[in-house]
Amino acid sequence: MKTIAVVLYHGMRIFDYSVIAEVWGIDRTETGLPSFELRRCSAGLRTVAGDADTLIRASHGLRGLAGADLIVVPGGTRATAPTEPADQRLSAALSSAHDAGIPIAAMCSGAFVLARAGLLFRRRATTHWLLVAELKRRFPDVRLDRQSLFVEDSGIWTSAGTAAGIDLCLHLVREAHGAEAAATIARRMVSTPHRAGGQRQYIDTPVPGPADGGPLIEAIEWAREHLDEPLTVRGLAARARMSDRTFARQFVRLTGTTPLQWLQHQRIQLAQELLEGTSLSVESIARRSGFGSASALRRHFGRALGTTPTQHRRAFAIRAGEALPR
DNA sequence: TAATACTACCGCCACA
DNA sequence: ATTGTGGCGGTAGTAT
Repeated sequence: MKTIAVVLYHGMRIFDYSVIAEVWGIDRTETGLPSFELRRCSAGLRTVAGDADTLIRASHGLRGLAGADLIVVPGGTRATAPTEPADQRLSAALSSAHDAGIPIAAMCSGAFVLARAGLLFRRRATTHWLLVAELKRRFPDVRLDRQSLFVEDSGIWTSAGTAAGIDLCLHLVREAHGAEAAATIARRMVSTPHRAGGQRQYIDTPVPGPADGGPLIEAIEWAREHLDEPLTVRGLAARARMSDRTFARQFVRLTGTTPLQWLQHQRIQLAQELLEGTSLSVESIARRSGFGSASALRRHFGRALGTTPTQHRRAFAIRAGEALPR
């Protein structure tokens, strides 16, 4: 494994990209590690916008995927979004790479990118635990494995969350170059020692909750699918069969935010997807994303993203393969 | 923009 | 003894 191709796409998580860059993008030959070429491949875009206001410069187009020894797909805030035009070329490139026998690994929500390419069809796979329900709904033929940090099937790897993505990358290094190489990188990353994929998530994964989905996770998954309805924290607590107080506490422990903040974030994200992927009016997007009115949407949008819905749409509803503005 | 009425959050505490 | 629960009330935040 010497040439690694990372797939860049709009909305990708910069954290995941950083992990990949940390593992394969740094020359560590002086510590006895093999040298890697890290190709940053995107669908015709020279520069791709990640989350947190970042831009990553591509080094290759999708042709860079061919001939790689490994392809890695980071997760992304909008990995779960409805198909974008640029996707089809990405899907095609990924499946021909797979046909050519190149292993492909997806971190967290990157699994959705693979699923859209048809690569998870009837295969064992996993994804971020919060998105498992959605993956199952959208791609019922995927054979979900809720218990593993990461899963491999026919050369396709998927991982269960942010931390699990790191484990997956290290595992791939370990497979190709041995435990010592993986340990060296892990040490340099100040990461935890290697965790095997088959481990149940709740044994030692710090963030995610029980893999079999407690009532809290069910409530969260339910909320994600009913964002268009008026939701209250109290209502969600009832759904989780807990008192308000306990629900709020567990929620913070599990997600790192409070229920309302999380809810608003989910709604903003949904509105973003709809603005980018559809031509619905702002008013109806507001309703579908659970902001009762366009003005409420605008207010939240402004506060969360510093723009208006219409501006956002103009900036991001990009045509296939066009460079991003600025 | 202001007033209001409502909701969420969180520390505290008693209890299991 | 430690850990989780859930009720209460003040304050901060949200909705219209």
